[in-house]
Amino acid sequence: MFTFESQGRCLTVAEARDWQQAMARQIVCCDDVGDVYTVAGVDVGFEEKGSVTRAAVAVLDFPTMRLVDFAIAQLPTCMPYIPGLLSFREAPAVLTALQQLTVQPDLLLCDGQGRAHPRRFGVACHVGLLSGIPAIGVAKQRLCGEHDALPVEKDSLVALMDGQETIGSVLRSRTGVKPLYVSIGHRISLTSAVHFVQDSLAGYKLPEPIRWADGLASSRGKIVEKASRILERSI
DNA sequence: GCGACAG
DNA sequence: ATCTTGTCGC
Repeated sequence: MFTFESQGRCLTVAEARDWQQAMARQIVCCDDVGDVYTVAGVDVGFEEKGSVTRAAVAVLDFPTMRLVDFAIAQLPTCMPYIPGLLSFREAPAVLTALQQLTVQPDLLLCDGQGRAHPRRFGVACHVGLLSGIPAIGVAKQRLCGEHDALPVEKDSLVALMDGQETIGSVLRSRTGVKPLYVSIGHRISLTSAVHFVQDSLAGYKLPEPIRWADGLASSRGKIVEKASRILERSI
């Protein structure tokens, strides 16, 4: 029986799944967003052969998509990747990074599923509920659900279904590239979620906030330096 | 039993 | 996710 540390307590995989099912009932799936002046991208990377979890949050002005703040948190990795339990592995570092921010984001775009999850509680729901901030899940790959064929043109959109239930939207953010799997995280409707994702695109497959978070989470190159220079310039 | 399986 | 250079195409 595999167990892991979460919120100062040891959980078994079965207990973690039960917790997700219970927490999913607290997710607000209608719009409770207010005016959005800042949107943050959230992503996680791993260092030291996976022993260190590195979360990055990049806050951008909306809708100009200018970087206005960012934070990086490195914590020891608490558990391996288990499909469906990704958030237990990533949320601690993400929540830590969120607390380090100077500029509080009005909306979160999380790299991963939100409601499009077997128990309707992907990482975007987990982070959104525990932080209290409206959140959207933006995944590059499907975890569950089925959908009709999607036209190759940009802005094509089809529903992601699990039986008769709509759990998300499949959006072609760029012509000819693999689509994005958009689903609600917390305090937002699916329709608004898709609109915010589209309004955060800047010609690339991924929304700008997530592109920034991706770079900052993977610690590659001189992205942190570049981000730092942009921030001091805007002071 | 077999196939699927976010990051 | 991560290990990694060049390369084909819009």
